[in-house]
Amino acid sequence: MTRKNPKQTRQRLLQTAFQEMHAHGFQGMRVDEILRQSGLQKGAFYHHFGSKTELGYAILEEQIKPLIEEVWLAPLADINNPVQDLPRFLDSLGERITPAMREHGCPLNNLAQEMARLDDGFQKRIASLFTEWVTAFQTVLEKGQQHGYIRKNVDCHQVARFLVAVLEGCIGLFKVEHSAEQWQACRTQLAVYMTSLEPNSTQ
Amino acid sequence: MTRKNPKQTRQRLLQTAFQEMHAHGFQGMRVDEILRQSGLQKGAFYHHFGSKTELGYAILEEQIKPLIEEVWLAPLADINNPVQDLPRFLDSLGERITPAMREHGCPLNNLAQEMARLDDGFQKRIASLFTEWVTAFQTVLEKGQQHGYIRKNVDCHQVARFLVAVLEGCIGLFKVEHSAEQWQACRTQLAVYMTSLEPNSTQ
DNA sequence: AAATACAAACCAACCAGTCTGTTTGCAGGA
DNA sequence: TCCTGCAAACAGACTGGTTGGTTTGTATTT
Repeated sequence: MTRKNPKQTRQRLLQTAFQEMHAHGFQGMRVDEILRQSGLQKGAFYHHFGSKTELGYAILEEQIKPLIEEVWLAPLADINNPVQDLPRFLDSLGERITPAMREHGCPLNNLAQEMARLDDGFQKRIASLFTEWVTAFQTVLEKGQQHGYIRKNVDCHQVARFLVAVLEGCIGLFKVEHSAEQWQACRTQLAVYMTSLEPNSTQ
Repeated sequence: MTRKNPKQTRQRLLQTAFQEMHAHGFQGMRVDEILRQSGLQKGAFYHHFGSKTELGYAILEEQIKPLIEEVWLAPLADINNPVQDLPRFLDSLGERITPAMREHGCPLNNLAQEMARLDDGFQKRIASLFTEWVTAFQTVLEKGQQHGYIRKNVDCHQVARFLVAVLEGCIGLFKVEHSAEQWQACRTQLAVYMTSLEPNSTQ
């Protein structure tokens, strides 16, 4: 007999929904399809989530946010020399990336571009997540600056914002055209940019 | 008496649909809403377009493509020194930008991120448009290289790909957080990157 | 016993697309 | 120039499937 396990049920719904949203976008994601894939019924769904929109918020907070923290924030905290290690980190990321991410790109940016201007609840949560990400970059850059890897006159907050934009842009273009050439261009030119932040660079 | 004017009718449908798609995405765009706004009926719509998807293709080819050519490709062709003029062009673009673009970002990238992996017809048309854009950048960069504004060992095709990615990334982040700070960060750091391509730069 | 955690039938609104009929534009003949 | 036939250009009612959400009932847990 299958025992009732609310936490597991909720988690199953969340994970299935995350995959569906990642693939089809929030508007393209269908509640019925989530139920079909997870083998559950409407009763289970609307017991755990008030609406499709609230499910979206939950995906953002309980699936995407931990993912960002695991894939980006945690590794960033271990970096000493951003100029050298950031491009290198991109390489390792390109190798470790899951098929779903290769195929559908960054789930945060996808949701951001689709829903940020349509729903204020999404907007605030997304902006908050991006801020976390920018801050993580800023911290690494400032640490690198203190160690002399980066010029003193570099605005680390500005560079951090730029880096997040660049990464999302690169992932986005790679999603359109799955060519190694596209990823290589972004990886190499990002290294070029990072080098230009070094003290011995002419600025 | 309102005379029949098929070309004007089609154009009206296309323009209204473009605005709706820009605001709500392709999946969020409603045929009924387009008809309501344009004051037309189903008969008119399905006389001019075979389906919603074909309308999407038409928007891409007859609205977005000319827009890209007008806003990006044409001005790029007039640039002599990319290192100086590209950041400057971004400034003027930030001033001349329409409210709709401010609000909803780049219509090409929006459509790309939403539909490229869901529909092959979109995928091919979008990839083709991005290629045009990359090529335009590449041409400018190579011209600048011949005039000595850019180092000889710079891979212009790679830089062009990177620039398109960066721009889409910057526009995308600005769409999420409408702050002057965000746009300034992208504009300034792009100038930093461009400078690093100059001959006197240490690479 | 009471609250929680579901199953499953049900519903109303929505939405892309169809169908039928009507009006308009226009080419060609008298 | 005027009439006529016909195709193009619509209007508008209709449809069938979809979709988010509700409701009622039941099993499980505490």
